[in-house]
Formats: sequence, C-alpha cells, structure tokens
Amino acid sequence: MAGSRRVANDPLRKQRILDAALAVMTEHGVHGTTHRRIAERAGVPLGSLTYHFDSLQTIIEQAFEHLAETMSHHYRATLEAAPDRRAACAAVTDLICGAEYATPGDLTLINEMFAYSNHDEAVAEVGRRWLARSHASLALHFPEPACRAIDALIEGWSIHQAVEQKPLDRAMVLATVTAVAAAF
Amino acid sequence: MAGSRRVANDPLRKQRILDAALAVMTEHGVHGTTHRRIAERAGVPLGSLTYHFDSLQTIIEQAFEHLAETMSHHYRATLEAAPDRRAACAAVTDLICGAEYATPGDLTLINEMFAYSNHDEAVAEVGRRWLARSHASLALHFPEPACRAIDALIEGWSIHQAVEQKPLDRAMVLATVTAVAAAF
Amino acid sequence: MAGSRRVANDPLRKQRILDAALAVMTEHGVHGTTHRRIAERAGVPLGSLTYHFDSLQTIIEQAFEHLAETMSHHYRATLEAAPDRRAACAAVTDLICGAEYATPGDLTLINEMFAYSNHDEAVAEVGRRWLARSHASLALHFPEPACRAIDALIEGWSIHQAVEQKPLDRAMVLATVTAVAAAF
Amino acid sequence: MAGSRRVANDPLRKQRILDAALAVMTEHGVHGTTHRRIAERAGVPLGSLTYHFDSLQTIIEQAFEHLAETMSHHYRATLEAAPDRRAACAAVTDLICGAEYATPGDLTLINEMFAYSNHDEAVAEVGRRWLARSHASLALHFPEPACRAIDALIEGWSIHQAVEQKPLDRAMVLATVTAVAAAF
DNA sequence: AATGAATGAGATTTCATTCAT
DNA sequence: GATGAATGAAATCTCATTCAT
Repeated sequence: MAGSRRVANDPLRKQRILDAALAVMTEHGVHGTTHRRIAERAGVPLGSLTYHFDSLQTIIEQAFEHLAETMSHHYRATLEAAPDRRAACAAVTDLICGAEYATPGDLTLINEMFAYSNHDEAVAEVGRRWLARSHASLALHFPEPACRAIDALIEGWSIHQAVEQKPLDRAMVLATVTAVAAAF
Repeated sequence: MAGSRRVANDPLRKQRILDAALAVMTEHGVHGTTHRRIAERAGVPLGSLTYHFDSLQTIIEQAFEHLAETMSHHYRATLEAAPDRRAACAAVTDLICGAEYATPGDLTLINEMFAYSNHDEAVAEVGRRWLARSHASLALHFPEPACRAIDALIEGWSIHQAVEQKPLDRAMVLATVTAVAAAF
Repeated sequence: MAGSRRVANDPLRKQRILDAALAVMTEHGVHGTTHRRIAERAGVPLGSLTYHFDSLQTIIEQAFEHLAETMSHHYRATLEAAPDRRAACAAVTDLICGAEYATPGDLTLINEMFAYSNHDEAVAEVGRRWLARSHASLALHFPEPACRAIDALIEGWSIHQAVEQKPLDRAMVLATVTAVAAAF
Repeated sequence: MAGSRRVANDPLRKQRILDAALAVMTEHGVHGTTHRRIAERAGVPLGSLTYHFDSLQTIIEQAFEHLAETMSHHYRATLEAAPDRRAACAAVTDLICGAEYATPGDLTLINEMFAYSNHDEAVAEVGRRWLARSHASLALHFPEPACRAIDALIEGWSIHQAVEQKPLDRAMVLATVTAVAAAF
C-alpha cells in the first residue's frame, strides 16, 4: 500500500539528538551522559533514541564525529583564507585564542573526545582523522615538522584555557607560532 | 603495649584503592569506573571503598590528586637536574618523548583528568596546581612566555601520542623546544 | 484505533503499589518498609517502583495520602447518615469501637502516619487535612469545642486499642461522647 | 591481678547513649535512627554502642522504657499533688496543654513509641505499663470509666498538638475534662 | 574494658534497553 | 514508523555488626 517508503515525520531528529548529546556531554561529561538526559535536552521521547541509534555508545560516537567534522571545516576554511605564511600565523593565533573558533564549551568537548578516544576505537579513528585533517590544513602554509608542532600548540593551549578559565596572551601566542614556523 | 590506640589492619589500603582507581580509569575511562571494578582491582571488599571514601567522586578526585603529585615531582626533578638551558631543552624533550616519563597509560590518565576537571571543581583545582607547578619548574630555565608555550607543547603532544599511538620524532621536538626557548 | 496514544499495560499498578506499601507498613512499620518488600507484596518487579515513584519517601507519602482519603470518606459518610445528635453520638461510638470502621491494621497505620508526619512535611499536611475534615464532619452535629474534644477521643482511643489489643467498653465510650457533646 | 572487678571509666555512658537515642528518634524518627547517628549525638565511639547493647533494637527498646519511666513519674507526681477532684481536673489540663509536661519533641517521641509498639513486643509491654500507670494515677481522683476517657483525651490531644503545631484552648480542655469526670 | 577498622548483606536508585501497542 | 511503559542488571551507598587489638 502506497509503497513502504515514507518520509520521516521529523527528518532532522537524528541531528537534533546528536546536538543534544554534545550539549549533555559539555555539561555533564561523557560519564554523566545518559539516554534520558539527551532525550530531555533534545525534546524527543526516550524511545526515539534507541529507535534511531543502536546504543548510547553509538550516539556518543556519532556526536563526536559530527563535532570533529564541524571543527575541521572551520579550521580548513580559516587556513585557506590566509594568503601567505604571515597571515597563516595570525590565523592560527586566532584559532587558538579566539572564542569564535571554540567556545569554552567546545574546549570541554574536545577534551572529552580525546579522553574518550582512548577507550573507543570508533572515536579513536575520528581523533586520528581530525589530526590528519588539521595537519593537511596547516600544510597549506607550513613545512611538515612545523605542522606537527603548531598542532600540538593548538591542542595544548586548548587544555590550558579550559583549565585556567582565562584568555591567553595573544602576542605571546603569535610570537610562539611565528618562531615555530620559522624553525623548520 | 597496653596503649589503647587502635591501628589499621591494613594501613596502606587507602593508597591501594587510589592506585586501583587509576588503573581502572586508565583501562576503562572515568565513564567506565565503578566501585566494583576498583574494589576487584584493589583486592578489597566493596564496602571498604565507602568506608574509606565518602563517594566514588571522592575516590576519583583523590586519585587524580595523587597522579598530579607524582607527575609534578618527576617533572620538577628532571628540570632541576639540568645544569643549563641547553640541557633543559633536552630534558623537556625527554619528558615529551620519553616513555619513562609517562607510559601510554599515563597519557590516557592525563587526558581523563583534564576532561574530568571540566565537571568537578576539586579536580579543576588539581589541574590548576599542576599547571602552576609545571610553570614554576620550567621557570628555572626559561623566561615566562616561553614557559607557557613549552607547557602547551607538552600537553598537546601528550594528546597526540595518546591518539596516534606512535612515538614522536625526537629531533623535531627538540628543534621546536629550542626555537620556542629562543623566541623570548 | 490507529491512534498513537500509548496505553499502560497495567494501569492499576500505581494503586497496587500504594496498597502494597500500606500493607507492608502495617506489618513492619515505616522503619521496616523497603522497596523490596513492597515490590514483592505488590507482585511487581523492583524497578517498577522507581519507575512510578521518585523515591521510597514519595511512595510512603502517597500511600498515607490514600489512607487518609479513604478514612475521611468513611468518616464523613457515617456522620452524614446520622439524623440527629443522639444518632451522631452513636455513630461516633461506632467509629471508635467498631472493627468495621478500622481494623486493627488500620489503627496501626494511623499511628504510623501520625508518627511519620513529624518527620515529613508532606505527610504533616495530610495529617492536618485529615484533622480538618474530621472536624468538619463532626461539625454537622456538634458545636465547635465539642468537635475538638470528640476528635481527640477518637485518636486517643485508637491508640489505646492498638496498644491494649482488646475492645473498648461500648457503654463507657457512648457515655463519654454524650457527656462531651452536652458540655458545650 | 588486683581482681578483675573494675569500675567503668564512664559509668553514665549507658544513660548518655539512651538519651542520645531519644534525641535522634525525635529528630529523625525510628526509621532514621542508626548506630552512627546515636554515637555521634552521644559523643561516644561507635563500638561503644554494641559493647553496651546487644543490638540497635535493644537500644530503642530501652530508650523508650526510659522515656515511659520519666513520663509516668511526672504524671504520677502531678496527680498526687492535687488535693481534690477539682484540682485534679486542673492538673490534667496542665498535663495536656502545658509545654512543661511535654515539649513538642516529647510529643513526637510518644507518637514514635506507640507506633513502634505495634511492631515490637518489648515496647508494646512498655506501652501497656504506661497506660496502666496512667490509669492508676488517674484513679487517685476519678472513677474507673472516667480514667479511661481522660487518658484517651491526653493521648489524642498529644497527637493533635504535634500535628497542628499550635497550642490548645485551655478553657475548652478544662471544660471537657470536667464534663467527663462528672459523667460517671 | 573498649574501640574503630573492617565487612557483607542489603538498601535505594539509575539506566540502557526491550517491546506491546 | 514511533513511543513510553516496563524491566532487570548493576550502580552507589548505608549500616548493623564483628573482631583484632
């Protein structure tokens, strides 16, 4: 009857669930993330989660995948927009210091993701892809070893900001990035 | 003799529990850490955990505190042993690359700790003290801005190693550290 | 039909749980009332209790609420059926002495409720409403001060019967009620 | 050596424990009474409780026994001091209304005791003795049936005061007691 | 005589997941 | 296709009681 293909009532629901999952992980950490909290946050019925996703673990994995996707794109776009290495150094500095690159909540999520990746192969793969893409984006402007160092700075300072809850000294960051870029 | 002072049957038990907690967190992450797993690992009965600690959260907090303590000491000792800045750069490189500074398991734990610190004020404080002590140790050899940059490199590369599961290029690390140290 | 309204498999379950809770409290007292005992008595799985009720305390509160409701209704009906004050005195005497008003188990429960009300605000409110409704029912036949006195007799003799485990002297009760009614 | 008879270090400790038990029961109810809370309240070590008493139940039983003893004595003394029936009516009214007879906490405890007596034979016996002694004290002034009625008023109004948390109308109480005394 | 560390049984509660509708 | 009532496994935690000292 009428073919069994039907359009979902709420085609954005899966995405809404993943966004809610990220919000819950930001607030409560992976260790405090439950079906119920996600459902409440997303404003969808509880059964909807297990209907759309095999398990909580799957939700977490796909949520992190979505996060990495978004971040990597922004990262890529920012670096592609830089005309030369000097501009690229400034762009990286913006990525590190700027709240528009990553809100405090985003920094929390990145920490959660890298921590979780040690215990979940799918997320580990997401993390590796993230690093590879960052590396590729940086490679538009910097030699290979500088890419690795700059990427470490980005990760490291993300943690520092999350822990210390205060902004970085922009001049110091720019000087460091520039020095590292020039070292190779 | 005749004194009425009671003595613990197993005076090292608290520490054994904390060590077990770290082991469980390494293997399963904070999200997979439970009383039962810790008790089994420590070889103590379940009730022992809540006899010695108010809650699982308390155990996690004190375990991370213990971890930070140990790491900071090693960090400090390594830098104090360096006679001059060149030696200090090499020492930092060892800290970053060397498996004797931090086993893969330790790297996992550090990730867990910084992730958890976003959701637990006591651990946040432990994280801040960790950063402050690292900074102080580095300040034995480097100017203030360089300390912050080097520290970010340490944290960032810790994550990279944990995610990529492969050793860093020692020469590249040393070159980066040296360049950063010279930049200020 | 075809409606998407979900329907409880066992719509009377909540009430069954509350009834079971009262039975357990009768037999074991509030201090011996546990989830397990209630679940067993109600013939429902343990998880069902916390699915339907936030906590054991909530179950106890709602169970007492249900008890008060039932009792108050019977009380009201009995007094409304009395055509005049003489009949009302007889009715009150029946309420006090008659096992059909309150079984020994009910007397126990009433004691439990008033005792518990000193430690739980919700049950305290239930107790106050109970008293107010008793008072209103008595006020159909007696002047205000007599209502209070008669109500005290009902409560007091309930306790006596529960403690002494033997029936009251009906003539003495009737004489007392009549004397109190005439005193104001 | 030196004979094994020794004087206890703290001969009042048993009584201190029983007093603490009553305090805990007043605040938390029998259902919230634990060894630990009693020990803390009494300022004695935990092991002291099981050293002096066989079980928690024993402590509760003896505490209620002590309560009944104290109350009965006060009751008896008050009624013995009354020269005639009129004075006895006033004395009973004082017992019912006066906060010096029973603080709000005492009323709570009496409720707890009668509730608990339905589930503990030893306390049931204490309750029966209490009633018998009250009866005997009242019998100094009133005929047998009046004693039972007056006693019910005392118990009933105790509950009312505990539930309603406000004082009784003394004149109404006196009028009721007088009327009941005159009825037989 | 006295204690408090220690434990195991069991209490409350949470929660991923199942499944009838 | 979708839901939320329902459940059982397991999580956290409490506590009476034991017992080495």
